[in-house]
Amino acid sequence: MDNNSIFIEKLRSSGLRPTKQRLEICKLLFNRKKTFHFTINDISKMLKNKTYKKISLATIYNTVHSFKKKGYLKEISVNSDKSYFDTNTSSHHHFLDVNTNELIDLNNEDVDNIKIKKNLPGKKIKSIEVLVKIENNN
Amino acid sequence: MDNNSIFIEKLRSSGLRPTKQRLEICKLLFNRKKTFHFTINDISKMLKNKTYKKISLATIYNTVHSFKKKGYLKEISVNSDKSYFDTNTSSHHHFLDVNTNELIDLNNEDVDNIKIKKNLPGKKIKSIEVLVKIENNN
DNA sequence: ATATAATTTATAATGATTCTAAAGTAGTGT
DNA sequence: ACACTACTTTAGAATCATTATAAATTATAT
Ligand SMILES: [Mn+2]
Ligand SMILES: [Mn+2]
Ligand SMILES: [Zn+2]
Ligand SMILES: [Zn+2]
Repeated sequence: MDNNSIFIEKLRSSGLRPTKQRLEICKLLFNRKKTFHFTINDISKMLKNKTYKKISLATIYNTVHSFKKKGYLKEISVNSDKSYFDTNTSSHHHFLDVNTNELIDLNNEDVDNIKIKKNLPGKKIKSIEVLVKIENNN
Repeated sequence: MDNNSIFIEKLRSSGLRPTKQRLEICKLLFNRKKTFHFTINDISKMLKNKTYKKISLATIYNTVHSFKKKGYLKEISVNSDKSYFDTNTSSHHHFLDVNTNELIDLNNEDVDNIKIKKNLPGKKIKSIEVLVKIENNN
């Protein structure tokens, strides 16, 4: 139930000091059975409830960005007004429910492997992201 | 060379009055051999040069949004700070050059047809968008 | 314990987008 | 041509997510 020392080690090994704030955010993001998708606003609200001492919004932004840089989070492309992040850092695709604005993982076996038959000189492929927009029937 | 009357008819038939501003924007967007991708800021700058009388930024936003609603433009998902629009309204996918922030069309023959093997009850697929991020070699 | 660099924080700044409400214009009918 | 009305444009304000700033705090090494 208490992965605290694991998080401390994880942070240290990334060159990040294990501060109270980062540990709180680690627990919120990574202490779960399933990965999930979130916006900064989402976790800001969650942290307001969970933690007895307020974590500043700037720190949440800073932390999420460092976690992304270290590869512990991915940012998902959904052309929205806000950024979406994903604790599932494996290569995978998404449904976007346009009625609820919810992101849902597509496992790799749910999508055919994608071959791109065009390539541009001097450029290489960095990532391939599929976004399947879904909506309510009728 | 002068598609003005065509644009006037196109606008009228969509229930949009053919104003000077909308016609200028039509000419800029649709009077070309190839389709293209743009941000509001892009065409705002272009219009500053092209037109002798300034078109207000609010009008550019209004017009681009009505054109999108009428189906003359598509909005592309690139998780960015700005929205990208596309005068190519056919179903197609994109390269995103992360070094230049440029969007490049992938023709449908450049990407295998994508089958989604998962479906959610009560939901139907609205669109499938593939974004291939590319970057400079080395 | 001290020194140093990293981190957090409140707050301001930025930038894209949307809103507002007043002024201007296009289409319609006279 | 004139007047009426609804639509459109416009400048500027407001909003909202995000980033920057710079001072206070904290973690770590010595
Ligand atoms: Mn949008
Ligand atoms: Mn981003
Ligand atoms: Zn995911
Ligand atoms: Zn395109």
